[in-house]
Amino acid sequence: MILSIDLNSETPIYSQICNQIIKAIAKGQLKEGDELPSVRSLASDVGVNLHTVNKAYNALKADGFLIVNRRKGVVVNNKEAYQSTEAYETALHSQLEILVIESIARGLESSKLDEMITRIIEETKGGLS
Amino acid sequence: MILSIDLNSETPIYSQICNQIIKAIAKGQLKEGDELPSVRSLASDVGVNLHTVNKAYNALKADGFLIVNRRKGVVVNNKEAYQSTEAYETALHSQLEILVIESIARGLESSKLDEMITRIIEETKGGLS
Amino acid sequence: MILSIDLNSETPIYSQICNQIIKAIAKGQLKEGDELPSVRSLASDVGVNLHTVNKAYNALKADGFLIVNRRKGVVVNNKEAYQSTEAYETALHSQLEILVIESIARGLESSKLDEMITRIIEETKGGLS
Amino acid sequence: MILSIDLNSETPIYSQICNQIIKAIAKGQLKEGDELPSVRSLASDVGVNLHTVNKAYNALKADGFLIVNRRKGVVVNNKEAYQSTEAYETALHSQLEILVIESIARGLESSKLDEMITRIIEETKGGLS
DNA sequence: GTGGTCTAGACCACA
DNA sequence: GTGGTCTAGACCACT
Repeated sequence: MILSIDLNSETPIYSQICNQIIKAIAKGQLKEGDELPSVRSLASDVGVNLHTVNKAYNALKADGFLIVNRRKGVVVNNKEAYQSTEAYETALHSQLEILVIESIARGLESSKLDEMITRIIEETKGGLS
Repeated sequence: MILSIDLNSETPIYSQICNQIIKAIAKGQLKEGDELPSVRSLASDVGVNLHTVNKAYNALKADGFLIVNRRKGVVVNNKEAYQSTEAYETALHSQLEILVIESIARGLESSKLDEMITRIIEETKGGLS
Repeated sequence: MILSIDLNSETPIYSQICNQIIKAIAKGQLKEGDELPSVRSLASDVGVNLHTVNKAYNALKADGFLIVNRRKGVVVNNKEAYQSTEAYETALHSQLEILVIESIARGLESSKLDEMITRIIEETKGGLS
Repeated sequence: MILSIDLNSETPIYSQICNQIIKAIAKGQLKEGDELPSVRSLASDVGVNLHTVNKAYNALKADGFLIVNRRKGVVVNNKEAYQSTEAYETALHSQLEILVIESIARGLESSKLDEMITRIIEETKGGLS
């Protein structure tokens, strides 16, 4: 479980941790029941405070991605728990809207946008990156 | 120039203002040389602080969307000024990546994602909304 | 907004804060759009750290009871946001089950249990306490 | 004596063990003088640590449900030992209060609450589950 | 002023 | 050892 964190990014560290764990789940590198490193060990690995890792884990628990197993510690939840819901899709839509509309305003060809997304999907599902 | 601001959104007000102005540009409702309302009038129209509108205008100037015209005040810049650049596309890519990867992790069919984006493009270019 | 907190209780302080705010909502003392004290002022009023209050507010936000308004600070959300859901009712059921079953084991008459609940409802809805 | 433990629950394992033993007593499956499995055998049956079972048994002894018999080991106590007391009812009341008040705040009809409790009582006393 | 984030150090319940 | 809670002090973005 190696995470690359950019301490100078505008994106909060805890969000970066969330995103990378979600990425690992999307790629299938983390599957149901897989154990995650303890908050303490991940915090020392990444070089941040344990509370920052804790916040990330809590956010992922709230989203259904993770769950605390009393024996194994923090583990990946079953898929049903974080399956796409209508509420999620609404939120996704409004976030996509902002990005897509700006790309249109800046004259980006929609083919290039499609290509971008296709590549992201391939790199994730294909496990190329 | 009617802007709808959601004070309950987690998106900062100044960002919401930016996004809506960019949306108007994307839709062709605002074109090169078009004047924007003064900071004061827009602030009172929308019901927010002067500083907030100011911050939005400054961000849009930094992005090349707006420019100060000595006579007309703040106007929409020429298209070349905010044309898609490599730096922009890199930033767009990394933001899209986060959204797309989470959608994959949550098991959203990529067809649904495509459909979502296509609809956003249509609604923006077609001016249906 | 006066909260009575028992620092020696087993119930975490942040939970006590949550419960009392929920109680105020149930009693109608707090209604949609009503502003809550800032984390800092409530923390100093109650005599706890501001992070403890923050955690309570965050939990209530996650549950839909509260929402951050960029002008008014933390306010009570609209009722729809925290309306009873199936997931909530399932959780409520399993918590009730534990309490009720123990009361049966201890030979408490079910009439006494009913009476207890009826009184709680009256005291809450009637605003007697 | 079959106990089902959910390691993913937020309820501590030892509490889950307590609750299930209390449930068995409530249902009449365990009566005064009935022997409970030894700490060792129960621990290996359920697949948890000795200390965990020990903690559960100790908690139940403190509550009067169990008692150590020199010959038979841990047995169910006589009913009087764990009969409902005023202290218990006060504790029960405050726990019920939290649940009931939240259900009111979330707009759950009190009829539904009654129904829920009635069903729990029937399932326990009727021995249907 | 607000809430959001991060760090640091501490104690406790649980297993 | 784990995660959960609390405290304390700091900086930042937003309004």
